[in-house]
Amino acid sequence: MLDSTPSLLTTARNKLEEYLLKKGLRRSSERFAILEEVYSRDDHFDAEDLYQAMHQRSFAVSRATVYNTLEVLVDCGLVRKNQFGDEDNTKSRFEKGLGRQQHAHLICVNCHRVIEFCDPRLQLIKTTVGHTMQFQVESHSLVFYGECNDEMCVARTKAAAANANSN
Amino acid sequence: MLDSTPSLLTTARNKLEEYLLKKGLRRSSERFAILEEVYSRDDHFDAEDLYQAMHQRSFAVSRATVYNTLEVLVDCGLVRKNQFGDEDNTKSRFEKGLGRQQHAHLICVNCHRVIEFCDPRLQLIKTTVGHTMQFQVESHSLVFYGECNDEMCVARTKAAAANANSN
DNA sequence: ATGCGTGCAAAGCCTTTGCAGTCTC
DNA sequence: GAGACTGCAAAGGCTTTGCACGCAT
Repeated sequence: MLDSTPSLLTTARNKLEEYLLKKGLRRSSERFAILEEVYSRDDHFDAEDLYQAMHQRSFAVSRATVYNTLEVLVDCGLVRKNQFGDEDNTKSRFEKGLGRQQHAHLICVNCHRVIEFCDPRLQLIKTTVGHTMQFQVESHSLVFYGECNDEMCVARTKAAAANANSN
Repeated sequence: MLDSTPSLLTTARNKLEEYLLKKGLRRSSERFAILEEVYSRDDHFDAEDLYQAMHQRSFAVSRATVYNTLEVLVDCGLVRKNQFGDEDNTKSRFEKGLGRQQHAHLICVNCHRVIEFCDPRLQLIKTTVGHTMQFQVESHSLVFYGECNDEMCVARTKAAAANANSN
């Protein structure tokens, strides 16, 4: 692949630079290092995951900085913040915000696997509702909870159910 | 109105009774009192709201009992638990689960107002996705975030924005 | 040089848990 | 009477905050 198309990370870095400049915020090395880590991942990670990853990457930052930077990145659209109410009430999970179309999530209530999907009808609903309710819709969060068909997950769940029945 | 149609509360009480019996749980007065409070409200309340309301109702229960009972009520479908990721990460908000069709929420990012709406297309998406992804979808959570058009909210937001610009 | 950003640890908030006493079954 | 449920307070997990130091501007 030629370099004529800038990588996602490069685009993100430029966008962050622009945002910091516009807001009069400082371009600290921590902010760019964290951005890099975020854009090297393809999963839905929480703040602690990111904190640990930065330490393994031998760019140790404090948790405070992780939280602070994530807020900046969310604010400029480079990171998306999700509140999945499945396993853990309190924990937020993040994902990169560039280079992916709007999507929704499917979460297995047993193994907590997260699957992404897109459906154009969601956009239609958004438009209709905004219009009907006189509401400026800016973003959405659609999550379906259910049971996935992964072999190991199903097996484990069946075993657990059998256990529960014996009570 | 005649009593031939049992009230929502009565229906809920019966359902709870049935559930407790089936599960071999005890029919404590706290559980029924909390159910009554829940079904007297039409809003999206959190655990603390409920705790306070019970004390004003002079049926004082502990927070532990509030949380315990809410879990029971969620489990038997008499209460719905929402994780709105707007104002506060950690707080769950609850609403009664009977006598209302499946719906989604619209949340104002400024005043945190919660509006409910229904759209049949959501059901279609659910069906399609479940089929495509081989996933047994059990429940959903759809939230749109945006700005509502309430007069006071708009005024307050404009004032806040003006303040921010002067920085 | 100014003062924002970072790191550390402590505090905060919502929620869960442990233990003793109480009430349902 | 047995043990599940409640109340209280303490602990727990994630996140935010206060303060001192360091770095970008």
